[in-house]
Amino acid sequence: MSSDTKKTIIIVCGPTAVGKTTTAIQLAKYFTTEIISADSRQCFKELNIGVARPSPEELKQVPHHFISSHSIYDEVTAATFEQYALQKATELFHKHDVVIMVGGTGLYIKAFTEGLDSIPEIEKTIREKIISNYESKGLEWLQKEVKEKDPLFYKDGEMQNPQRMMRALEVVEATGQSVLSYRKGKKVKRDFEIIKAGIELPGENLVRNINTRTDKMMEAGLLDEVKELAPCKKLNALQTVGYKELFDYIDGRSSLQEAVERIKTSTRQYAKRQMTWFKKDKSINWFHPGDIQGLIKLGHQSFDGKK
RNA sequence: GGUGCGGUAGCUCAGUCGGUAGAGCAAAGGACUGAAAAUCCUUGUGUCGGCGGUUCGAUCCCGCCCCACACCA
Repeated sequence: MSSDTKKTIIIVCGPTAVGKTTTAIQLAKYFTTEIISADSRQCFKELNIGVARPSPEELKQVPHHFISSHSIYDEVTAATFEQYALQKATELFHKHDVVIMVGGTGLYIKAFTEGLDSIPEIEKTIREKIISNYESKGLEWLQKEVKEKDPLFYKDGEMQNPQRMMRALEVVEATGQSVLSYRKGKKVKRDFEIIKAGIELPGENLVRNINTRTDKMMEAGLLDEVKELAPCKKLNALQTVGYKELFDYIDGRSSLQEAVERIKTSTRQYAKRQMTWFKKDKSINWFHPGDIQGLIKLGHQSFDGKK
């Protein structure tokens, strides 16, 4: 550690619609610092209402990073985020002792705090070929392919999960080695202090927030936003709650009312998946959304203690 | 009022040629290192509308009743 003041990042995480945004802004204002978002969808400038981005007023109060910073046509992955956030954090630590990170994308937070094992970059054409083969030949083809080319993965891997299998395939095809051989799982030690604060809410309250937020998004014109994006609906960035359901409506696969209901349940299911991810992380300290004092105290504990 | 079609898991429905029942969705739990708001795994006892009858045995057959829908009056 080169500096005599230990730098600290406070990570505010938790399920969607708990109130992370507001909480993080209050924290950032208290520490007069800036925010790095850890959200895999708010980084896309073309996505707006449906991703519950902080409002323009909120963005004015505290500088945000990884918000509207990329395009849906860019390839953004956990590795992109790791690199981006690490660089941004280093930069911000020149000006601030504390930096805030907020977001609900568990994998991105993990990539930032622990690092990803380095795996060679794979040519886009390889992946494209695999995807198109999978789309025309189906799961059985994929399973057969993986069994032949990556027996290691076949043995322990998830042989019902097309995304993981396609990843395995592209890695063996490009490098001749199993993905598993690259996944060392070793955690990188960052040269700054990391504090994690989870925000949680009783189930019923979260559901209520999700429902009212969805209704507000519809009132704010989500449908028009989605209509404009319809030509891009195949992009990964648009495999997103609030968008895919409305594409179904636009394409005549459901009524508007059904689509809105679907958005609400998809959001609930997403929140649940987030909670399973975060609950497993024992280094997270849990707070209720209004408990700014608790968060400030937590921030000071580590921050002052390391001076 | 008459006729027809239904009433089975929270919802939509399948099924049992009579031996007390199963899918999808939802829900719950879980996994997850380059698509992660994605992807995947596990979990299905419910007066089979009510009351009687036939039967060794009925959710399934018969009768009556209640409810919903459609058509005819």
